[in-house]
Amino acid sequence: MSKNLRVRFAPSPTGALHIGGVRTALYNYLLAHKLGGTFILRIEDTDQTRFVEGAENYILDSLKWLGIMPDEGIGVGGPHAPYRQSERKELYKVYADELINSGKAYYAFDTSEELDAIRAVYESKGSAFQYNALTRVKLNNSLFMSAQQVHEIIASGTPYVIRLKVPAKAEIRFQDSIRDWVHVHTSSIDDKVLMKSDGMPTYHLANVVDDHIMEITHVIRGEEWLPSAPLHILLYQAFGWQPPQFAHLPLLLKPEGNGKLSKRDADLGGFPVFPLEWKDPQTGTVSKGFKQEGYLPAAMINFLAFLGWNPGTEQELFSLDELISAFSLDRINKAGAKFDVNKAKWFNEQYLKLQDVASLATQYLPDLPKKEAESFVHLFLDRITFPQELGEKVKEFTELPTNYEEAVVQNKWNEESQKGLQVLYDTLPMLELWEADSIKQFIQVKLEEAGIKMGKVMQMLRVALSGNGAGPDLMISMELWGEEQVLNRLKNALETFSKR
RNA sequence: GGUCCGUUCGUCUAGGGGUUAGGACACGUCCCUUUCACGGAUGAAACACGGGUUCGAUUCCCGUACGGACUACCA
Repeated sequence: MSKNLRVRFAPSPTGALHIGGVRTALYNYLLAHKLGGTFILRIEDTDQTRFVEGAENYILDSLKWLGIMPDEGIGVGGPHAPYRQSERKELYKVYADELINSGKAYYAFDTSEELDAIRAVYESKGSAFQYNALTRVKLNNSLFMSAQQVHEIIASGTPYVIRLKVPAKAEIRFQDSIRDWVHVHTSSIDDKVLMKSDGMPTYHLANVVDDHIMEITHVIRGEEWLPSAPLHILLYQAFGWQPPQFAHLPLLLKPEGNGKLSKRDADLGGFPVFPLEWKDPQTGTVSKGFKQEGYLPAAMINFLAFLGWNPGTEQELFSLDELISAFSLDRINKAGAKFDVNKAKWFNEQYLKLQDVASLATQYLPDLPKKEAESFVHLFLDRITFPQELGEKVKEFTELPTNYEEAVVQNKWNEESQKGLQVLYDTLPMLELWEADSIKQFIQVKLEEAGIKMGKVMQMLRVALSGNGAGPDLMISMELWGEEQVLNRLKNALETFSKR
């Protein structure tokens, strides 16, 4: 632990940042902050065909919203700039050449079409083609050409790729922080392309080179990278570098059935998979964001942290700082976690209740007088999941009831309740102090004087005033409606019901 | 197909050779509340299967089943 811990989050700017990627970023952030390390953001944009305008900013905005900004890299700069792989293009070429010169890699001239054709043949025979020690001897590459020949082909402008010469018989092993020892035989690893014919490196090369140059000590990434980890180890070995510590995170799975969580599942389940709203610049399709749905950043962080990790105690609510001190790689699970919206909502409700009433009031009920707005927040905070429901609730509350909950009317509308409501309508104007407690007292007294049991009337009063059989505290509601409004509503209800 | 990874309540998970297998979400019931929600209490609910090892296995090992990831000049 003498070396300073350095971790990175390295997304591709191919679209909106998926929630699984957000969790990966979070775990990297947590570990870095826990151990006084550095959290780096690097953009892996080596596939020019998949580049999407705005994706990089989206990633940055998302991390910013969640409060897990990098210490170094995109958006902040640092000693290893640039942090965008497309801007480091020349660098990878140098390292690829190094492998060529040391005989660890070779030029290959097979075209994509040729390889596709070979794959098709293998597939028709029920097997899969591998570009490896067995097949490379028969393919169009530099392995059995003279230096002169190779030079001529390349000089003539023939497109080429550079492939890693994977040893035929070796066992690759590494100790993953989450999965312990993983071993793979090199016979199952392809001679992967390191440099593409467009001069860009593939993920594998760029990733290994950058992680080494940027002195990354821990690679925390999704499980989808586990199968290529042995290849990466091979690359570190080929360069004579010390590999970082790997930690392959369990996948985030769809809520129903099995499989990786996808945008489609989210649409089906009616919840987002992206932190922020995303408009695809190509198709114009707009995808929902957790932020716009009303999820609080702290709730998202807490929820996400618990998808695949737990503190080992029974505490569930953790602030970001608490997560930092509780976090450790060895408490991460191996198995994938299904995404459960209900749990996400629950976390949001917990954090919503912790929010400052005054700021909720100004933010979500900006058109109301401060004091009134705050009263509404108090009234509804326990009954909502997302803050923007506040506006809907208030609107519903303020509007006159258009219909009355039938079941309640059926049951409770009778001579006694009718008389009760009439008494209240007649006497309420005499109440001096229009305030919840005195309203309650007053109603008690007046009904008692009239010989009517409160229980017979209250439910009906609620329906008369709000239209609904259930809702927030009726006395406080009456206070908020105000005397005139209450009387008006009572009058309307009495008229409507007496026609029955 | 091949390689790799995984499997405790419906879901997220704790635990780990001898436990009444614990918690949370969701669900049911009750209490609180003259309603509902919140809150509290409580209930139902799980060690994939088969072999081994062992006095004893859910826990360790091996198989099987099931699931997943990967298998591109994508990341």
